[in-house]
Amino acid sequence: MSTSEAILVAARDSMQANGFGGLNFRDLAADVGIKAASIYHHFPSKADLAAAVARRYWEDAVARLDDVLTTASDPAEALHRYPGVFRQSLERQNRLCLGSFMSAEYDGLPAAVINEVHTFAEVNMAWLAKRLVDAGIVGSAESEDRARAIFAAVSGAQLMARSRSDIALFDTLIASYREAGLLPG
Amino acid sequence: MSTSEAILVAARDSMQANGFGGLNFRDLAADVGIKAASIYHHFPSKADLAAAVARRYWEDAVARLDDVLTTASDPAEALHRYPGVFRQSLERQNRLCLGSFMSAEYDGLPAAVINEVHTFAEVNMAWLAKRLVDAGIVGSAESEDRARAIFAAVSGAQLMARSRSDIALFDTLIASYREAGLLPG
DNA sequence: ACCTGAACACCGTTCAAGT
DNA sequence: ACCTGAACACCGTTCAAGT
Repeated sequence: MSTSEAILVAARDSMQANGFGGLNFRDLAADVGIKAASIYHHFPSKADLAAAVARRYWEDAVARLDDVLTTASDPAEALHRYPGVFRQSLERQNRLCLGSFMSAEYDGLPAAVINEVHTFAEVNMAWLAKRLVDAGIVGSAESEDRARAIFAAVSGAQLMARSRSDIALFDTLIASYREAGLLPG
Repeated sequence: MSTSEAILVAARDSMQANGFGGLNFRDLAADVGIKAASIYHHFPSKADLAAAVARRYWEDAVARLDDVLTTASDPAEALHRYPGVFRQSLERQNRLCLGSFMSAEYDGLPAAVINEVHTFAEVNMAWLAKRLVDAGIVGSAESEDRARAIFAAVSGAQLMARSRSDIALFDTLIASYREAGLLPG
């Protein structure tokens, strides 16, 4: 793995735990095995690094959601597995979705970073909307609204589970969403 | 207003916009009209100040929810007005719920602060559970699960609306929760 | 009791200097 | 091309000194 790749991965992990503000160049450099000043040879600023991390994050999300779709037997099963993507972040040392952390940090974020965060949300909602229609859960007229609602609610469930360091709470919340009718049974 | 009070208010406003990590003692002091070192006369550390802010935050939430209950004509109307409490944060310069920001910042927060954040969540969920039972939406056996789900989902809606600086999106999300059956019509 | 300037070790960032 | 030490202005925090 190249040094640039190693920086991207280590920065993503740190930002899912500590946010953009909490990302520390000296610690990040130590993780990668270089000095803080050397990071600037690969990324011109913290803002550029964060934007690159956020872009890679939604690119990976696209691949991950593609994988869920192709390995599921039908759209309903793909939908059912959607919350599992958020669960996996919690499984990795209780990390938060990068999009959620950066949404919280909205005020202090460079515009380029916010753009990538928006793309991440759009990628998720477009995938959900298609699955909702294909599975016959809602008509195409309502699919966007419902997709948005599911994305926001699952993000909220992950945030709450993180605050208690309790993956079982995440599962309980998803089950409640299903019982209440927000997610298909 | 005493200097301690002014510090608490200014610190809360900053933390709802920038988080615990983003709270800056020199700027905070300037807001209040003193120097950074003087803050330590009122609060022994940043952790203590944050814990005091978080405690005050849930105490205010109790008062706010009490007010919603007593001014509502019945439990169903009180429930219907619940998302409005989160909406008001967005109305104040797109600020996030302090509990949500601190949930994101979980890894870097002092334990005393996390305790107050948990109390904030419990206060909200207990209020919701009682209103859900009183309004006859769910039985007391399911009221806790549903209250948790509503709290998490409304938090997620606020987070997403903040990331777009779009209060209308918050309203759309709440409407979708109602249509889907998570929130009573 | 309340406030302050100066100092500390730490941050992101720059830059001249190295290989 | 890639890395580094030293420096900069900034952070939370301390403390001796002021009123």
